[in-house]
Amino acid sequence: MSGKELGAPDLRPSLHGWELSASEARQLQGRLAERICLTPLQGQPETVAGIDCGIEANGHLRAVVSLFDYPAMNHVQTVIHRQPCVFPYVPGLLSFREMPAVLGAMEQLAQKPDLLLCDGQGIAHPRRLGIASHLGLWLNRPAIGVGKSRLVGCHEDPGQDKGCHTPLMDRGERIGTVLRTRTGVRPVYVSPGHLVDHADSMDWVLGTLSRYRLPEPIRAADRASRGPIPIRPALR
DNA sequence: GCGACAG
DNA sequence: ATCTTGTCGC
Repeated sequence: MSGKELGAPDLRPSLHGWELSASEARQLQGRLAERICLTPLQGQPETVAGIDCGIEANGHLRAVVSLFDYPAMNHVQTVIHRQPCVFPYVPGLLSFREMPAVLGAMEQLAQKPDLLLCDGQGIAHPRRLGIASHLGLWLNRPAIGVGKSRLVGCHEDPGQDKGCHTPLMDRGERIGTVLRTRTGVRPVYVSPGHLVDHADSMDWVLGTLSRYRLPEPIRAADRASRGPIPIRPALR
């Protein structure tokens, strides 16, 4: 995947890059959110990627993309990109902290994944632009947000059995699905990011689960994001 | 002013 | 996100 196809000029946070204030970031989110498309998933994905970020003790972000094929769900490759983090963690502005590193990891892939599963929210966000939405819009790829906890919205508790779900609502509109991915464990917060709808988002999360709470691609990315600093392949 | 608040 | 031991349950 060449670097030049990334970062469409009109999506760049500023002319200079990702240096912007919190209020500027919120304004930008409002404009980008208008461009999010909630549609049934088009075509059959042949590759599904899990995306996650970890923070190292030295203050570096470690972004991981774990690629799987579909429907076999065999692991294809995992890429890791580290860089200093510049933007602080502010609830609602997560993408401005993590996306630069994620894009760095994404450039190591030969091909853009057909479907992105992100650790965090999609449109289940105060301004409807969680990290899954922001990333899906930037890469022009279907993206689904899978949050381990709630950012915004109200919901009933889904039943205790795997597969039970309830709608996540905010300001009178549906923004996601509270989904029990495993019997007896805390539900996850599934929301479309871009180029996918509520029903397909839930189906793809259920369809990429193994026996754990999170979809396998996200688990793989999560493990790599917290593991020891990977040893570079030996030269020669 | 107070409480909530992805990772 | 990260710090951390034992413990409860399938």
